[in-house]
Amino acid sequence: MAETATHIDIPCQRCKVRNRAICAALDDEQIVDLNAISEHITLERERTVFFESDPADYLYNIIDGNVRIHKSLADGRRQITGFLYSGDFLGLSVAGVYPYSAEVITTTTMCRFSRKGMTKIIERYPAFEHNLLQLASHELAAAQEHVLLLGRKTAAERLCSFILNTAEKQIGGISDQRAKLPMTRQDIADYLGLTIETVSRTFTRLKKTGTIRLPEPDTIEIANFQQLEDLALGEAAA
Amino acid sequence: MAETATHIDIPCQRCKVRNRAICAALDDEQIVDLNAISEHITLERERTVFFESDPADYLYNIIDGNVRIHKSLADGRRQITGFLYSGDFLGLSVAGVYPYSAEVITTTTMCRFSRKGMTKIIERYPAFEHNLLQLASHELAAAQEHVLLLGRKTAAERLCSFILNTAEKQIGGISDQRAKLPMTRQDIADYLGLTIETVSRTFTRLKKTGTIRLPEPDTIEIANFQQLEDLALGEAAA
DNA sequence: CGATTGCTTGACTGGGTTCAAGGCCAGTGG
DNA sequence: CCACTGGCCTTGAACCCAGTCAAGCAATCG
Repeated sequence: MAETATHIDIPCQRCKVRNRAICAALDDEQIVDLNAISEHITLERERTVFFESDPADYLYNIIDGNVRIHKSLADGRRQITGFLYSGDFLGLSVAGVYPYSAEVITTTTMCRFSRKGMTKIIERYPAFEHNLLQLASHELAAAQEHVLLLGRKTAAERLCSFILNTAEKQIGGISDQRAKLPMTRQDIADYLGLTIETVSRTFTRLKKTGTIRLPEPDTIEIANFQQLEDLALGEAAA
Repeated sequence: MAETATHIDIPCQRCKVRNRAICAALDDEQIVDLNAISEHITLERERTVFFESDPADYLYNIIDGNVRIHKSLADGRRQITGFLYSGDFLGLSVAGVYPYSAEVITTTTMCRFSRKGMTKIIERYPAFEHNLLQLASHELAAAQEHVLLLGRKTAAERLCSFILNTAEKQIGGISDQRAKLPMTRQDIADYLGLTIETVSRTFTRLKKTGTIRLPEPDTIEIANFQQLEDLALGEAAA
């Protein structure tokens, strides 16, 4: 077999998130170019990927692990705007800087692209930018859903929405009625605009009403999917 | 003078938002193509532009007027996710449908492009998609700022942030220390995740502390910019 | 095995909501 | 010209959901 470019070992081609990440926009030949500007990095738990208002020199794809992104007020109040899982993309910027901080929750391996290199890739393969737009639109819709949650849902509705979203994002989807919570109660509280105590109490109430089970603090089992969904959508019987 | 394409009357070329809207991505020659797929529409106050989950057949640019976008829960609770002003863009979709509803607040004239036509423009001028991505990133950052506001700010901080943002978006910017409020108190409440009564009471309190003036219910004057900004950023003296 | 960290639970508080009037103003019609 | 109406905003009083303050518990770690 001739030793053409596509037969040389290209790490990207056997990447475990190859088909779920933005790289899916490129075929095996095109991805050689992407491979050339990418590198893997691994960060330990609680390490910062970047800070809000840092120059946005890199884009990231999460290969394995979990990342949280947040914004803060001067006095320390924190609002987590998202939790990212393997396959997720990170690093959209505005005016050349990141609009939020990012930290890894568990030890996380990411694929990192330089923005400069990315610009060249985009010039060559417009499909890549098209994918980025799709992705940004999707994130925008998710952020607006988050706005609805924070602006108009009760504590129980917020937590149920969170459980559903988290389960959907896990490998295997929502089908196995089970979700791991890689983040702490404080993280959940800061995502849902609540306090740690309210999160804990609401978990307890959902257990008592038979909506969920919590075999361990970081493992949720959905006991009554219909009830959970009705609550999440604000359609529970008054 | 020869009658080349650029000298024929192209409405887009004399559009008042020509340089502030996404059309700015195209030069005078390229915009001829955009002109071919665009049309103006005018809607009276309180009319719906589109509903959440409608097929996203059109993209819009606001020429003159004001639009609000929102999401709702089954029982009628409403969360406004944004107010749009002239020059603003509207219509990013996910999976072919709009992720929110849009209504005009005041009589509004918009420029409308068909999505199909847009796809062709993008193929010809990749700069257009690049601009859409910039725009989506910008909206995403704004949505995350909104998430911070709803999740972690007090009523007074929310209202101050809103006043600042609104003033900045008005023609002339924040410099004249004055802003028109085209929306009702109910709209403001549904944007800030509060009730109409809390909005009203908070306006009164801000008046009493000399932060703002309200010569008319729909006209705000910034009396103490520093105080307003400190409050908006959550940096006010405890 | 004490110390630390993370989670839960209880008692009390308070900011914002709910419920209820009342005021203001533009539009309408007698 | 003024009474009436309805929409919108403001104000007051009572209430309640989530926050605050304070223990206590369970698992992990040095």
